[in-house]
Amino acid sequence: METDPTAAPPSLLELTAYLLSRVGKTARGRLAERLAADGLRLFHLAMLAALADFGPHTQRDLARRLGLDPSDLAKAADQLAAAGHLDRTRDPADRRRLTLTLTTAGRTRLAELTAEAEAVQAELLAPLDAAERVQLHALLLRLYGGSGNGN
Amino acid sequence: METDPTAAPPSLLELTAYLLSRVGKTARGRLAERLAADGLRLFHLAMLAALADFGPHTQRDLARRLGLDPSDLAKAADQLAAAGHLDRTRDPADRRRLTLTLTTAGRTRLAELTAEAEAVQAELLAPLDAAERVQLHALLLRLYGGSGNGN
DNA sequence: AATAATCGTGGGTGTGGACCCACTATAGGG
DNA sequence: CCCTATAGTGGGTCCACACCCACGATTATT
Repeated sequence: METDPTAAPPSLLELTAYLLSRVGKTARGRLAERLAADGLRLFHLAMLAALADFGPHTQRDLARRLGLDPSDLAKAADQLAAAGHLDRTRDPADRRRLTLTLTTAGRTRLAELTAEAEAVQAELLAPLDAAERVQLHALLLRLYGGSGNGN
Repeated sequence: METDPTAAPPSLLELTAYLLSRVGKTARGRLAERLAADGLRLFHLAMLAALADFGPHTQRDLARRLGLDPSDLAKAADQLAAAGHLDRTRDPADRRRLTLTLTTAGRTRLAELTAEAEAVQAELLAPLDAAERVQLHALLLRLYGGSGNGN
């Protein structure tokens, strides 16, 4: 095993930043892979979650909250609306605005997706026991809050 | 602050997998950004590190170790060789093979890049104290080893 | 020798992400 | 009213990343 030809350079593994980027990438990959089976992407999940947590948004507001381009969000909203996960209603007070509202179906779907995400997470965090998972989560939350949370 | 229109959905932040992907992404981004200033990418750093840690490799071996496509690695080796960071010598025993060897200049460069990476890391980990950083590093290392390390 | 396998390499492809511009419809200020 | 600003949207661009194929050079096999 000293001569494992696929071992990564130890000097890189000493860099926490490298590990973060590496582990984060596989996490992202596994999540995306799972969602792709349903024809969805990560931001679809994020949109549903945001609507569930904060209630209806105009497209612009939702784009701002999630740090997405309004144009891209519009396309994603298209798909979610087509799938019946959300309603798009023209705001009568300002007819330029479209208000996105989660449907009951969307709420159900969100629950399913969250369950799938948790399944993926269980695989990823398999090497850790319950206490360590809590620890990791807390540390990551601090890092998330510490920089660029608004994006 | 209850009504911060840019706050992320709490239900997502409860998912460690999501946090991992999010934090990992900014880590990757910051590292890449820093390296880009030198006209390099993450895998350039990985190549230099691997050569420093394990000594000379043929291109094929290095590609296997880093999980890169041989063709892509060849292109990257081009640039590193052009910059004088490594030597490409034809193996006299098997003239198909090119052996990549770190030059002294390459070793120096690697030290510089590592220092830059550590600077980035210091920013990223700013919210954590020394003990927490050690903790985080250990947890990530377990996760890294736990799945897909060979990639 | 002749044939098969291997290394490096050039030149692709496909995908995803982030971004951006022009345009319509609508609203609001003077 | 006219002019400016804003919401949404369609249609792009650009870049990174991963992958893959074909080919020349070389080596191994028989």
